[in-house]
Amino acid sequence: MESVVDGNGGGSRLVVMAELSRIKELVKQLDAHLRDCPDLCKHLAEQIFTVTERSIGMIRSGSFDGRKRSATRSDLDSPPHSATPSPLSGVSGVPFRTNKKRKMMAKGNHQVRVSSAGGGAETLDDGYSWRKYGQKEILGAQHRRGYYRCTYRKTRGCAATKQVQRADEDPTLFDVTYHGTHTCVHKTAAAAAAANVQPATPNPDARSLLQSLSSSLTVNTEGLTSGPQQSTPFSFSSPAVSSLTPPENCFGQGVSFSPYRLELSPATSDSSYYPMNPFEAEWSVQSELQKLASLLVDATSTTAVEETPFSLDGIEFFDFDANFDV
DNA sequence: CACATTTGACCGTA
DNA sequence: TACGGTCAAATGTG
Repeated sequence: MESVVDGNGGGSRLVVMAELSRIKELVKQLDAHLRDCPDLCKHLAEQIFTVTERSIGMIRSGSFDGRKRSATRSDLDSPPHSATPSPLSGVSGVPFRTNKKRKMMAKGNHQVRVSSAGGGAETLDDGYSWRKYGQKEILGAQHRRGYYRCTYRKTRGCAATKQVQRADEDPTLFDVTYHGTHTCVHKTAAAAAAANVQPATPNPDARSLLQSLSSSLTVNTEGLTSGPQQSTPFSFSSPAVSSLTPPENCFGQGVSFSPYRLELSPATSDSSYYPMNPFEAEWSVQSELQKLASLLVDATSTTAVEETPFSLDGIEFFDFDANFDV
């Protein structure tokens, strides 16, 4: 399955730790400059994004903790149905197995299993606007796979796509594979910035986010040093960040947020099922950092404080496609 | 009219 | 060459 096999787990661990330390350092810098230099903050936030992606790429490559994170049969044969508490719909961070033969997951694409009570996959809302461009019968699968791309592909050049396929074993579940990054989101923010809105005012909430992240990183960097662990080799104490309600709508019009609920903290959902597998750990890291970075980028480039508080749940929590070669 | 979906054809890859 | 992914014309919807 995963083609990347690496006998260099220890070295990679060090590299990941170094990367995380760098993220932490960047966060500190960002915090320090938050008040007086929005441009620098934006730049730093982007750096955090980049470094985060790199780190995640290393983890994803399987070299990080020596465990092969193979989404093997066991992951699929007993999908965590019980771990989808949301009455509307739910997202499980547990990877599913597709009957992919080709390059699936080759570049850090991300899969989630979504449960949808009632509605069809087409009605699921993950916070983005998708346009269907095809569907296919898939060999060995009972249901057709739908192909979607971002609505803003043309207008904003957003390359994000996803594939949605109803699970064989449970028609209320959908396996969703995301490819690529939603560039439309940040372009919107950038556009807002370019549209000359006032210079950013200090944002106490962003500040507390930074501090939360910084402390989380401290904890987890320490966790990394203690070698391959059975449990949580790499987990965030999510409450710090995920419980925060961002002060403003970071995304421009055209992006709606969503009934999806990402189960960031496995411990609160079904920890007996998956104590903490590398996938979930990595998603925690990624989603937390990406949320933060998104907030920061926008907080430093927009200022109009909207009343609409948006839900963190809708922010991209899946992998980016890019730059996993380290 | 603008935009979304459907659907068969086409194409690249393994 | 089969399969999975994408294209694009036809069709649907508001």
